Amino acid sequence: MTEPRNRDTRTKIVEAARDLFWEKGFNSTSIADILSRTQVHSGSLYHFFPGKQDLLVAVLEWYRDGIEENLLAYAWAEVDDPIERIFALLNGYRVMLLTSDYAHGCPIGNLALEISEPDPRVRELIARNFSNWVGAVKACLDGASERLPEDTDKQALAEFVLTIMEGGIMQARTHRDIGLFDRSVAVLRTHFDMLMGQRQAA
Amino acid sequence: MTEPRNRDTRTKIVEAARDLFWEKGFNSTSIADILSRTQVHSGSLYHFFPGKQDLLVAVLEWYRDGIEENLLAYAWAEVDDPIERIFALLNGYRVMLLTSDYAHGCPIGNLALEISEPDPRVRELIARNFSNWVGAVKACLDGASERLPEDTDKQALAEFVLTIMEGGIMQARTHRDIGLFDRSVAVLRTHFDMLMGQRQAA
Amino acid sequence: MTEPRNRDTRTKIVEAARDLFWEKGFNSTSIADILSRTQVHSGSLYHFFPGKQDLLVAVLEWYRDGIEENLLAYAWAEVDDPIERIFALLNGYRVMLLTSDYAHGCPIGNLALEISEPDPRVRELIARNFSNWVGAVKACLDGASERLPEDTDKQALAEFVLTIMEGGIMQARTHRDIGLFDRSVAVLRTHFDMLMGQRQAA
Amino acid sequence: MTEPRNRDTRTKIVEAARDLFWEKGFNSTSIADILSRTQVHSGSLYHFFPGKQDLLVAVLEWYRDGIEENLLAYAWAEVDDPIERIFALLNGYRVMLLTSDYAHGCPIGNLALEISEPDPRVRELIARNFSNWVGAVKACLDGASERLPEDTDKQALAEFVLTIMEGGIMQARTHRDIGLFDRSVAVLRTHFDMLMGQRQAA
DNA sequence: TATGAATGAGTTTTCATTCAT
DNA sequence: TATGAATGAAAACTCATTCAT
Repeated sequence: MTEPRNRDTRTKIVEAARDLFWEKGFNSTSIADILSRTQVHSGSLYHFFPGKQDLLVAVLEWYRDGIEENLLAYAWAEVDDPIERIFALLNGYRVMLLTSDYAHGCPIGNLALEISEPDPRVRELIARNFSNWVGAVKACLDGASERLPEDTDKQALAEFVLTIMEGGIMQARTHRDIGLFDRSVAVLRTHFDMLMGQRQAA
Repeated sequence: MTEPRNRDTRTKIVEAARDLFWEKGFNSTSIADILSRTQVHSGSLYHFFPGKQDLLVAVLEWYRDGIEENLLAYAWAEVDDPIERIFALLNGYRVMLLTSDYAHGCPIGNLALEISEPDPRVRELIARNFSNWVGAVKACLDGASERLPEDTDKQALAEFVLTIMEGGIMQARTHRDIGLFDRSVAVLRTHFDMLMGQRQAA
Repeated sequence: MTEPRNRDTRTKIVEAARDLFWEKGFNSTSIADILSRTQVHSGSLYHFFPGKQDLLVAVLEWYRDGIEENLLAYAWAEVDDPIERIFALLNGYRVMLLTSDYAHGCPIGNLALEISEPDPRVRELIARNFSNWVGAVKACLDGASERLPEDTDKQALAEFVLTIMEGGIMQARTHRDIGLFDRSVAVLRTHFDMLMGQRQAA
Repeated sequence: MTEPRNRDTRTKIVEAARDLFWEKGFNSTSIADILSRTQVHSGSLYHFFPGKQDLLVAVLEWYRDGIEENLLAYAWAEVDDPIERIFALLNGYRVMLLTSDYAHGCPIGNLALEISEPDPRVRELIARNFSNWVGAVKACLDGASERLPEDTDKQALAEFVLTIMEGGIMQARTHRDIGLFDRSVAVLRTHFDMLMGQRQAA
């Protein structure tokens, strides 16, 4: 990633695009939306980004590069237990749903479903964002190894947690009812309890 | 639902819209796409549907009204065991992912995330489609009551299955790797095994 | 060519495009130019023509289909001698140069040089327009067979006449001096005189 | 012509502009095209040239100033007979058509027809380029005076040769058939033969 | 001179929708 | 109901040019 000299304009554009894609989706966000929010002229935007897709790429890179400081640091600020960190992470999305009145789901998940014929860069960046998220959860599971059955497929379990998050958000937003999210998380909690119970039983 | 006189044209339009929304998404499908696929003229389309949103409504009604014959009957043709029916249903989506080379996910889930400011009819129809799907799974769980712990929240568990399906599809499509779907389903299977093991143990 | 029902709008567009392409060239004519001259809305234009290239195609078809009534009938109204008809045709371009103050050259020739990467339809239509023009001249030469040497390559000679026309116009416009056109035509006249003199001599 | 200090950059720009105008035409060549081909920045280009027109002027000056070394020296390297030099010159364009697969015609002729409202400098420079070319041919004719009829208008005949060249190239490019060029040149050859035959007969 | 960001009018084209027959 | 022309706002993007450092 070359470091642009004038970070201001470029950054302003990426941040506006990030927010608008999140609020309205990629296709429903027009370049004009981004221009009017940033007070930047079209020529300037196209100076930095050859096309709308490239803006999407930049946004996805922003998420990829900032997962630690923008997401995990915040969610885990006051939680140390690795298993609880997983639920703290999920709780972050819960809070977002409630405070945004169900407007804000998972930004990556939205894009994943909206972009039906993604250019490879986009698909790979979405995949990478998912992998990093799963990787963070997997690290928690690794940190709780001794509480889980020895034959636990931790990678699969971490992916499972992302699955719950995405599926739970989708249902909660649709029903405008946090219960849909909460109940899926509750079942996940049960699942962890059962796994950890097995270990104890053994 | 009022029964239109000329079912042919109206039906042709709904089916084309349904397929295009599935393939390309709602926003990326233009009225012109639908017209050219159906060989219907714009005047005719707007005779039946006041606007694009109404077409979406009709498509969602089609899914809602046809869940039994278009989805469940097919998935459950050769499966009787209620728990296996749940996994047979999930397997239907698995097959769809593979045969469409990850182009076709869950049509309702796609729309759920794509429509950011849905008119109420749309949101409610998506919710209703989810509810019906969950209801079908819940009926399976009810049919397997005696194999599950007595205090199982079957509604929550059914919602959880939908969560797995949507989250699993999202990840599998993104990575273009069915493993992402399979592993989440496998963890769900483990979950059921543990639940049923508890019952046996009791 | 299918005959459109509403010839008015389509014809208005083609005629405006034809005139503008002639006055300003293809690239320098914007769709907006055509719209404002015709008082037609962009949607209507694109209803008839998928793109700007297709408008060019229509304009070239107009020239191709109308060579007889729009060009030859006019130039040959009062001339019967086949050799004189050739010079009458050339004189038509001479008059056009003078009355338009060198703004209007050969519309086909202009396009031939301007379109550097033509789509095949365009190139073939330009070629066809040239061929038809050459064919008309060749018919004159055929009508004057007995005055020309027997071994005259009449096709080549007809092409030569087009060559003179295009090259003469180019120079006259550049110098804004009809002398450049006249002198090339005069040499052509000499050439015909020599050819016909040979015949007489024989 | 003031001699710029940094010939490299200025020259690079002119050469790129010259080539691009030749390949794509003036209007179809964007400043961005020139910048990306030269790896020069817009500020630098506008340092040397106030605007795009001025670049065109510089290109036309390049042609004007280099006709001897870039065109004539090359075409006449191995030809001494003045009449043959004329046909050698024409043959140079023939080779260019063939080796470029009809992409490259006469650079001046293209510009002559493309620029519909030229600023006076441009028109005069194109005219001057034509005059110089004609002057070179006229010099050949002067050198062959004794083989031509005494009353031959050599200026007109030289202009005629340019006419043939431009008209022949236009047709050959349009038809993508060198025959169209060759046949016009062949007729010109006949013309010269007849002229020279007259002299001999006298 | 070089760099490259900024400008903003302009480009072609697409869109959902309306309307006349 | 069917046809398909008309509407006009809005889309993504390009352009030649200017300006600040």
